[in-house]
Amino acid sequence: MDIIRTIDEIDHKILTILQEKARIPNAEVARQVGMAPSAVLERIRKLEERGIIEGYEVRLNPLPFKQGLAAFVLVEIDRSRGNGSLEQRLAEVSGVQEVHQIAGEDGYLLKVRAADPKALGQLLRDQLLTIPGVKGSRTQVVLNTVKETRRIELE
Amino acid sequence: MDIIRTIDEIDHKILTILQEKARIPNAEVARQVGMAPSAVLERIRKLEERGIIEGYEVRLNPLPFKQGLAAFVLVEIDRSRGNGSLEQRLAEVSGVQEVHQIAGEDGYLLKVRAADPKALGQLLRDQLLTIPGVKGSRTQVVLNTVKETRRIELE
DNA sequence: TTTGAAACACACGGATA
DNA sequence: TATCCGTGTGTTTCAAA
Repeated sequence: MDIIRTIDEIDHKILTILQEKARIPNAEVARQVGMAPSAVLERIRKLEERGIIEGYEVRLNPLPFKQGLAAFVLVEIDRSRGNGSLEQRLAEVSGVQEVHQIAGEDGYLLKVRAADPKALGQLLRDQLLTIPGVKGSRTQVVLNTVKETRRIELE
Repeated sequence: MDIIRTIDEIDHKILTILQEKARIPNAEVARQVGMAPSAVLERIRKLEERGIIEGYEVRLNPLPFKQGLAAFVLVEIDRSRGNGSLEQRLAEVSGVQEVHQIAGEDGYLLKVRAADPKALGQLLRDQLLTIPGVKGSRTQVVLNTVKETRRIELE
């Protein structure tokens, strides 16, 4: 299944508009690209089918939900053991937003959210370090987030 | 301006639905929470006004756009110099999706996307390390992303 | 691409508490 | 004062022509 195929200029334009503001009405997109709404709708559908558009997300302020503290946690694992469902277990820990396997270390880099340092500490101690196969961790706490987007440059 | 105030059970339900699939029609949300569409619309508006909903994003597959490689870059900065616009300049580098000031090091943690290791190397050498005030960097390349979401648990 | 019917968005007003 | 609902008007969706 080749996802790539041709992303032509019009698709490009549509995606640029959607990256700007995902909840814009289809007719408005059509106006901006100078096409009929139905044609644009069909293109968006196909972009979804082809896996180029993976979904639409609401961006919530983490503060009201007591998730204001972010941290990056490097989890060192014990390769000698059968890893098995380790990745899955890391991903399931509450507050874990991202799990990346990284090069150069036997481990994973996690992006985690918690209420405050104390809650983060508990999370690490009680939920992460208790997972079989986890040897240890190193945590970098975020003091301030300057930029946080998932926007990509459409080359 | 207190953002928090009361997030009641219905708000909670609405946000859960929107986190699942942000592009669902308002009328459908109304059906699921068992309220009139106009009332639901008003609630969503207020959640936006209160800054609880920050926006809506499309999630794109980075591969078709040659941004398949992700990396986390720890940028060490020289505190002795006037920092000035350093944060801004880091945020503006192409491929940089996130910029976090972190505790325990004089530096920033960046999430970066590039086409491949070569492109990442060029980015670091030509765009990041040339910024005044940047002393050095340590890069962790992502081999595989197990989980990547910005969803938060609504307590 | 156009078109038309059904579904939807959204502002307004009234009811409720 | 705040939140609810119903209605009316204009818009959007979506599939068939």
